[in-house]
Amino acid sequence: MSNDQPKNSGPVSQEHPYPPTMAPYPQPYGASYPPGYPVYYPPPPDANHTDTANGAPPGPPYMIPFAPAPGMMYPYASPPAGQGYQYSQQGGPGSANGLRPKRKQVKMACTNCANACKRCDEARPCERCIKYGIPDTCVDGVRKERQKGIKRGPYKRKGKTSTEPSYGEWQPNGSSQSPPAAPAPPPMHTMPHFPPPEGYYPYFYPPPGFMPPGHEGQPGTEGSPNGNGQAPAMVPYYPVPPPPGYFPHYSPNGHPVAYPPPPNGAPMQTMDPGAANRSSSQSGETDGQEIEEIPPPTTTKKRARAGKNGESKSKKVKVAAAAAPAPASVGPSGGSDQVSEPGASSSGENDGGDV
DNA sequence: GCTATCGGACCTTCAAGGAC
DNA sequence: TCCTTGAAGGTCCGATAGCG
Repeated sequence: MSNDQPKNSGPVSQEHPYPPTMAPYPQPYGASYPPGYPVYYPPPPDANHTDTANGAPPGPPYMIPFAPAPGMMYPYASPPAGQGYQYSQQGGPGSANGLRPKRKQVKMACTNCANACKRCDEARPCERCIKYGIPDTCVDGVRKERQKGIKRGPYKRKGKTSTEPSYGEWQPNGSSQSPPAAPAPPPMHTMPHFPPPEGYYPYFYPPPGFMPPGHEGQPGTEGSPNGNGQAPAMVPYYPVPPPPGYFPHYSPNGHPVAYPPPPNGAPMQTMDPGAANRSSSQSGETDGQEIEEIPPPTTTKKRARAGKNGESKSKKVKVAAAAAPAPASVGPSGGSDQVSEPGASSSGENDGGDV
């Protein structure tokens, strides 16, 4: 909880002007940054991101030499140290086209964290156990051995032809004047490790050739964004839902367009999933740049909660915890009831029933 | 407001199956 | 033998309830 990564998931507020105010597309393509390269900014002075009223980055930005998908922004602010996010290569509900940040896990959570379903870390005792004063019970669980001999059906081998979008072929305006294409990025799982300095904020510029919408949401006018005279694909600056504490900004037509706060303190518009959808569809499918639809608030998600004693917990059985019951029996009596101890909670009563 | 609880999405690991 | 697939088993996000 409190020792989880800082919660900045509150409602987007205007009092958090970070990332710093800056032009979304400060220079013509190729002038000062390579296409599709993220620029990382140092973190704001405080965790609440409230101290950058002047909009000045706290430190010099730097660039990372890899090529994300055009227009892609690193969606999370300041991942916890050593717990950074990568982009998920696998889809799934809520992750569109691999743009969702990939959760980073420790190889083995301690038994306390595992039972509390909380983030652990590599250190022993882990940070959470230290916080709760039970470092002595912070031990690795025993990983269950995978079953062998399970027969599996015939595999449906996927086609060898790569279906990944080729960024190198991306031609924003279809003209020969197209900027040099960014090198095609390696597959996500082979993406070179590029940890920015801890807490740095990545900032992705829109893809080369992208034209920010002009007035009334119409395409910009500088240059000819689309050689065939068609309106350019309105690739929003925000292909992914803005991370908590970040600021989506919208053009008059509701498209998310840039970071800088609305002028004159104009009210921040709320996220409009439909807008993203419309943006995507009207642009005629921007070739692998589908806009992730912002999921509706999952307020309807209800859980049948167990009683205080958790007697109806149907949660997965913590067999690993059962294999290491020792710390459980020692811990809670120490007065540390804050941590759901193995044996005191779900796992305990499940121990017998499972096997 | 803070913290514990826990459902379920997400992630890692690795055995089985298939290609070469 | 190596690569790919797919699922088991694990982590932990985030919603929610309870408590002070």
